[in-house]
Amino acid sequence: MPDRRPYTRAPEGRRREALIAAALDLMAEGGPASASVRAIAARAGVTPGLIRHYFSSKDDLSRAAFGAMMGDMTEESTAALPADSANPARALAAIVSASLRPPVMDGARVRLWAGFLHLVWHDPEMRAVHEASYLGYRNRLQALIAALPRNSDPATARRLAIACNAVIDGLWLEGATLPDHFAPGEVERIGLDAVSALLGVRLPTPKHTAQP
Amino acid sequence: MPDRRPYTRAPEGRRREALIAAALDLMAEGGPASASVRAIAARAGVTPGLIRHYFSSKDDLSRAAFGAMMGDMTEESTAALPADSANPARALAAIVSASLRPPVMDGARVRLWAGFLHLVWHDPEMRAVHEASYLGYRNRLQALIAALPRNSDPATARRLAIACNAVIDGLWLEGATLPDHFAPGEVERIGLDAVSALLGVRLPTPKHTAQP
DNA sequence: GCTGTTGTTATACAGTCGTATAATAACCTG
DNA sequence: CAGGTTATTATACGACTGTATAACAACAGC
Repeated sequence: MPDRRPYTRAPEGRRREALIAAALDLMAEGGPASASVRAIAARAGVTPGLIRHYFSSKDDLSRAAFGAMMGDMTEESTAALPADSANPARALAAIVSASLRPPVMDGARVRLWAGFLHLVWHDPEMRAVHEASYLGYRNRLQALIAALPRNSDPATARRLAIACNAVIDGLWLEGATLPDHFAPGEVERIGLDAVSALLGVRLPTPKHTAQP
Repeated sequence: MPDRRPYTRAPEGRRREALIAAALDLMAEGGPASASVRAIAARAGVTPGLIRHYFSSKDDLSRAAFGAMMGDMTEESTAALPADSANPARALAAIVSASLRPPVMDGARVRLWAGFLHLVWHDPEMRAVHEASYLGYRNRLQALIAALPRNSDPATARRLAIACNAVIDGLWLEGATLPDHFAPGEVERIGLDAVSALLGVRLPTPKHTAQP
């Protein structure tokens, strides 16, 4: 039987990234059930067997994909941080704003995240990544809150950070899951106002980089 | 081949309920992947073929199960409402409190809910149930907020309801997903304080029915 | 240009999935 | 106690799942 499928070797860990991206794409579109080994390979433009050359099992690929997703999210939600970290109110506003706009606040993202929840629960490694990511975000909030003019002890800063984190998460969830029920920019506006009310500090309105 | 499995006919729609409960149990424990037709039937104590006697397809069963879960949640989060609806602050506090304690705030519940998210997105019927449930909860909050002493126009009441809903949802999510990171009762306390801060009204602390 | 390494394809396997259909027996009605 | 309904069991089917293993070919080093 002639005609074996032609191929070219991928450079570096490019193939790994492609496989991870394909897995995340499929999972975001159709849930965990859609991200079968064969579907992932097809989306990445390779044959199924190759997956097990880069990952010891499908769970291993899932772990890597989850880590990549969490990394993307923390990066995207803090990328717009202003250089001057001396102004905590501005930094807080930037984080809130970035967290409540695309690409972070996005329906496919939320569904992707939700699809991982069970795997995260059962897999200690993914669980550690999840906890670290949550605490990292919350601690960043807490540090900025503690740096605000109104002096607050660590215990209150912690409680306020939890509350701010919660309102951001909740708006992220609802704004992404039910986009038709909010006017454009409304979720972001409500988020900034809510955090302002929780902290008793008026957060400035951050300006976006390119909004046509 | 003798020995056919003995059985008794179930009364009413009891078998339907049992199948739905089995599906929810399995899904809460191991995610959507664990809730196969065969596993559901086994958990409900029947053989797989019976499922298609009560439901036209597995999707149909999933729809019914989702509806049941959402019904349970709205019921549980508003069951503790005090009879005197004349005191909106007390009613708000009761809703917040009930939403941030078991059985509503529970890890298995959140994972169950998350597991449905993809199905909800792709199935119009489930989507309608989801939206109705969300809006029902939010509108209940908005009505209570509008009834507070401080008179507020509908637009602000809407924004405040969205923010309160978000902080409750966020705390529900985090308290259930990462229970080890919160002291007992802490999430509930933070939720009451946060809603109080958002609304500018001091909510009373509801007393629970049996806390040893 | 030849050779060795290994990234990649191909094929096979046992298991599970949702669904369809037919046989059976539990219960209701008379 | 007999007869009819239908809830329930049993079995079969094709498609798909993750994994394992062997054959192959693209590229690097000499």
